[in-house]
Amino acid sequence: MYYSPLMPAPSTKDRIITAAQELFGEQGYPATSLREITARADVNLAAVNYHFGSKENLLHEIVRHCLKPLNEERMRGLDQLEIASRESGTPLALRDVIHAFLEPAVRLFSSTIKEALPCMMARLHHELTPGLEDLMNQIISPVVARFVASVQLTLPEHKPKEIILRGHFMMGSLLHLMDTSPDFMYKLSGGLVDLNDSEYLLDQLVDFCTAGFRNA
Amino acid sequence: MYYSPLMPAPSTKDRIITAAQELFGEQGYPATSLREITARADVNLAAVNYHFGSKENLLHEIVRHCLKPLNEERMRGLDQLEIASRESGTPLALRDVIHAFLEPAVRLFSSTIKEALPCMMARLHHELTPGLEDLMNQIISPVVARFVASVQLTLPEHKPKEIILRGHFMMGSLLHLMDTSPDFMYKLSGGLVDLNDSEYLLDQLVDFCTAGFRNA
DNA sequence: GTCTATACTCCGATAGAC
DNA sequence: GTCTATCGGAGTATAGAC
Repeated sequence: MYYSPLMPAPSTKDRIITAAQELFGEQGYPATSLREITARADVNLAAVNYHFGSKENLLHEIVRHCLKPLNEERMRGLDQLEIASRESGTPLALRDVIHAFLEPAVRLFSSTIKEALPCMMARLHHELTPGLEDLMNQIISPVVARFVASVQLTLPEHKPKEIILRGHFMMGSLLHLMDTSPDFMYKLSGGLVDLNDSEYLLDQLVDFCTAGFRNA
Repeated sequence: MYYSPLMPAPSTKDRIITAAQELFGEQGYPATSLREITARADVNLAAVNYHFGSKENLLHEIVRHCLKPLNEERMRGLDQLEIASRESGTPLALRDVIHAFLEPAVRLFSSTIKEALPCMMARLHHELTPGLEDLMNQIISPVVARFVASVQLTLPEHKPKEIILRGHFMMGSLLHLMDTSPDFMYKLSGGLVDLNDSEYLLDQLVDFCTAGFRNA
């Protein structure tokens, strides 16, 4: 790798973020030490506390940084669906709405950084310290509201309460999927289910959730 | 509390298990220190390593101890459903099968020890060290196999692969539900969804999953 | 067999020199 | 901004008391 004025060498802060992202994803947040992170990033131990204040604050910054583009893409997808529906005069399809919510996450899950980022995000939902809980709520709330509104358009007779709860079920399925190692699923299914086949997974998950939303 | 020959005072080992169960549920496994556990159990710090070998081994023992009765109850429920179906000549109903799998877990979730045990079990799925992964696989494999077989009876045209994957989705929804604090859901839903209403939750979850299984 | 006291290593965090 | 030194607390191991 060569660096230039156009492609500068990563700063200390960026190197820390990159290393932490990888290690949190591989081992989880609590099991990863600052000494591992700073060793991989080739920076001094104290640099983390200087740039981020604490280990937990480093995590928060990474979460914000990762979830923002994902949720923006979800928003764009839902916008486009509603625009296309209005222009063509065809009603919004429930399956498309659910696909627009799940597809960006599953694609991220199956990307080259699979080992790190998405697993980390899935685990975060289950390592919620009080501070993280507020952060997640703040990040996810607008997307959930936007998603629920779109689903409501396709299921006008459903109560908002039911749609929100089913959205929570859907999120659970997605997170559990992202947090399960292919090896574990291989053993559990006797070799039948391959978690690396993300196209199939997305298709099945969208089917499952669409049917689940419809029946209420 | 009075102790007698019939109701002996809890042993050191039992006091450790009780204290650890509570604390793991309240704070999660990694955030709980052995010093907290031994202080609450009023035993010496070294007693944990003497009786269990390590902190992780203590966790494994607790997991085994908690999941065994839950899974046995699931097995009994599925057995009874199949017996009743055979005796009455009515075909097995998919919704009943799913209910038999989910109900014991949701009931445990809503019991008095809600603050501790079920949250801990849900979190465990996302704090999988290699050793824990093997243990979980060993514990839930027979129940999954039993459940998949029952579902297959009600949906003979579905591929086993699809049933297993949908079972995984269902498990994700259940675990996410058990691991979400009522406060978090209250904020996220604008006060609409109350996670303390476990009867409603079970009903909705069973509906969601039944519809999801059927459509494949 | 049980339990205790204690020590060892590693962790996150911080103060202060440069 | 960066580095060294150091702190209190974590999990663990073990020698020895009962």
